[in-house]
Amino acid sequence: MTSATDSRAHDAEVSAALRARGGRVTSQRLILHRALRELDRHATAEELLRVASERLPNLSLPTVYATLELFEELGVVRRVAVGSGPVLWDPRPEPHQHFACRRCGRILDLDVRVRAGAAIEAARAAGHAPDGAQLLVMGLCDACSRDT
Amino acid sequence: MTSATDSRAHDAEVSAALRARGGRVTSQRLILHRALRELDRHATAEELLRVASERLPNLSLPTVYATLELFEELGVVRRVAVGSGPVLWDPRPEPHQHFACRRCGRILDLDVRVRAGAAIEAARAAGHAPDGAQLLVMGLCDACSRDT
DNA sequence: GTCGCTGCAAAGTATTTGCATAGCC
DNA sequence: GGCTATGCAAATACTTTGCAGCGAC
Repeated sequence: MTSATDSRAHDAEVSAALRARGGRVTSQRLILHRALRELDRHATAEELLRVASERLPNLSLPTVYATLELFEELGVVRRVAVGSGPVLWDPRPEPHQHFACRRCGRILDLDVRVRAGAAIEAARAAGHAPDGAQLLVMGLCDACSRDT
Repeated sequence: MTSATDSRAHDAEVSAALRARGGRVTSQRLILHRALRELDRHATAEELLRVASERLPNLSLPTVYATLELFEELGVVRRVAVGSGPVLWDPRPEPHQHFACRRCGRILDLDVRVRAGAAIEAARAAGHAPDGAQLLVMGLCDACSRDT
């Protein structure tokens, strides 16, 4: 559960991160950040617009996209692309991976850590500067595999 | 290098897979399969259309999409989604992972195996029927990290 | 001959861009 | 006050759908 105290503490956190980047602290950004934290699950840009619009009615989709990209850079959200349907934005801070159902398209969390060290090391050895990794497991979900 | 003999052998392979699925063996499918194998790297649907069109001028984009999806089901290609830009289709049969540059958007191969067993096991434990997994490492590529 | 596959055109969805204004620092 | 961020509208990029005709089996 997210309390008002938590919100304020997290506001301060993002604000600091934004300023450190030379960015500005706007109500759009703070409200999107809260919406993301309170949802606590991957959401599309449209979903976030809907939720955040309740608090800031004129919020626009381009702003949502721009803000999400900024947050990604700040490490506040992770972009999760599946290949069918829109990109998802995941605010969960704990390391976890995703499962994508090939039939119904649902994306589900897998609460498991994966040793991606070898892959990150390989990237570094190839001269790149990796800053994150994510695993996507695919197949049929619980429900879809039952009514094949 | 791909010889004419290889092509014929691989044609037979896909043909068998297609028939086993109850699908038909069409020139579009065979030519797309060859184009994929000969490229031997991830390509977009448009790129494949361009390459394959040289041999089959009336080939259409909807057919390319449909065929790639079919091939994915047959295990001939892997869908690689990055979240910016179009989906890539990867024909490389050897297990490998990908690196995506956040700045220039390039997707590069990492020739490394990852132990995804734990994640696949977690998916199965949650009741799903996983059939594959892929790791995406992100960051700045070789070139982009140099001219920051 | 049947039924799945294809091509064409069109629609649909997701995301980005251009530009004038608002508002943080 | 300067310069970034926003909102609006429009454009673009990618992918899917509908349907009539062709061709594999």
